[in-house]
Amino acid sequence: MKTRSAKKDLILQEAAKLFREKGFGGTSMRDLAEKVGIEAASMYNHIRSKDEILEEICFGAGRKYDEQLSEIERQDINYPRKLELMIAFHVQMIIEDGAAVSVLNNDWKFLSAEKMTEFKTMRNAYEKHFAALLKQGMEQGFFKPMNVSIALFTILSALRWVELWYKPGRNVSKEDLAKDISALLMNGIKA
Amino acid sequence: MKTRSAKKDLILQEAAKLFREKGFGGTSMRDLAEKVGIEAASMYNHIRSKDEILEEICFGAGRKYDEQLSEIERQDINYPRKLELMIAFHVQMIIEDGAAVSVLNNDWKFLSAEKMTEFKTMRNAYEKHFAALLKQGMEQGFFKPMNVSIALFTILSALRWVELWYKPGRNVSKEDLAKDISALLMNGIKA
DNA sequence: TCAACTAACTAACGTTTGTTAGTATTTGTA
DNA sequence: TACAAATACTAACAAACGTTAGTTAGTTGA
Repeated sequence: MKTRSAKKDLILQEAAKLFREKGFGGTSMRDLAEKVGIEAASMYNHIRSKDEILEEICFGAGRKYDEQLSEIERQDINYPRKLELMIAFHVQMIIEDGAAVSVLNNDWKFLSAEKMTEFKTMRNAYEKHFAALLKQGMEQGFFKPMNVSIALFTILSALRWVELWYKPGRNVSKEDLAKDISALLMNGIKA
Repeated sequence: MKTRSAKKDLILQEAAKLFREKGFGGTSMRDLAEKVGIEAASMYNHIRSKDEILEEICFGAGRKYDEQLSEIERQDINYPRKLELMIAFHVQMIIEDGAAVSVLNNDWKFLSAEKMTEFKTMRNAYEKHFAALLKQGMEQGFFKPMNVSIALFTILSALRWVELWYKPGRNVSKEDLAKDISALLMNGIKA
């Protein structure tokens, strides 16, 4: 299996942008082809189907999250630091590849039945690992004891809206953004 | 203007459920008609268009948020308490009318150009009022001084994923859910 | 009792959809 | 330079889309 062609990468990239903007169902192959600069039919020299585009975007981005979580799990640092790194990574993903993250978050439900099962398995595994990180942090006294699921989803969802909110050109650097979100989640808002 | 017919309410309710499940573009009028129990064409005796359905769901739910925020602004209680009430209200909305909340959050981008402008205006006003609540809480020393926008969106987004995650029948009551989310956002996770 | 209204139906419309077939053109290599 | 492969094109497909037209049965009010 050779390296993926540049044209296919372009198709996936433009597709992610359009899916974010208009949704998977709201984006036609002709819309997409126009952005890519070729005819709709010509895209089928590079991709198998519209479904395949969605799959590659979802699983491509998903894999990046998995890899980073594994990497951080492996490191010999304390749990608050691990959580900070994960938060910073989520922010970075959104800033560097926000369109793909948006598709991952919003359009996975249009995956075919079997791919959707596969996707959910991947996502469940990710959440389980992330939850374990919180749980161990609690057990070692770094975090307050609380419902792990609620803590997990409160954190993940707080990170999610960065994608809806962040616009390049706002007067907030990604470092400040990650720092303030970390601060609020770690220390709360109460003075 | 008389009261809205029961059939129209049924259409809106079933539409919200389908839009949540398959998206606005992914839901056909024939899908919807089947859930309602009549033919697609018959629905046009009750609604003007598919777009109108989306509008009524988005603005209907939006109005509820506006009203509750105004109500809480009016009350003579301190800012941490106001924030707690808003958090509890968001949780309640999701539990009581999760489908409409999902449409409000995810499908507003399929509104017609003019309705979308109107929607954004409504949403901006809501966010501005909510932000003012946080800002005043900071100025009075109840909350830590921090970037108000980031605090606002961290909180709103943390609440948003409740809709994606909450399933009736999980062993978490809506009171516990609101309490734990409040606790994490107000006091942080760090021990 | 009859006219008006409501709400359902069937049939069909013009578009748009994802995709395929068949063909031309460009590109890389011997 | 010539052959082969990759990649583009045009044309068309069947299916699904939102919506309209025309009609029919049942209900309501005068």
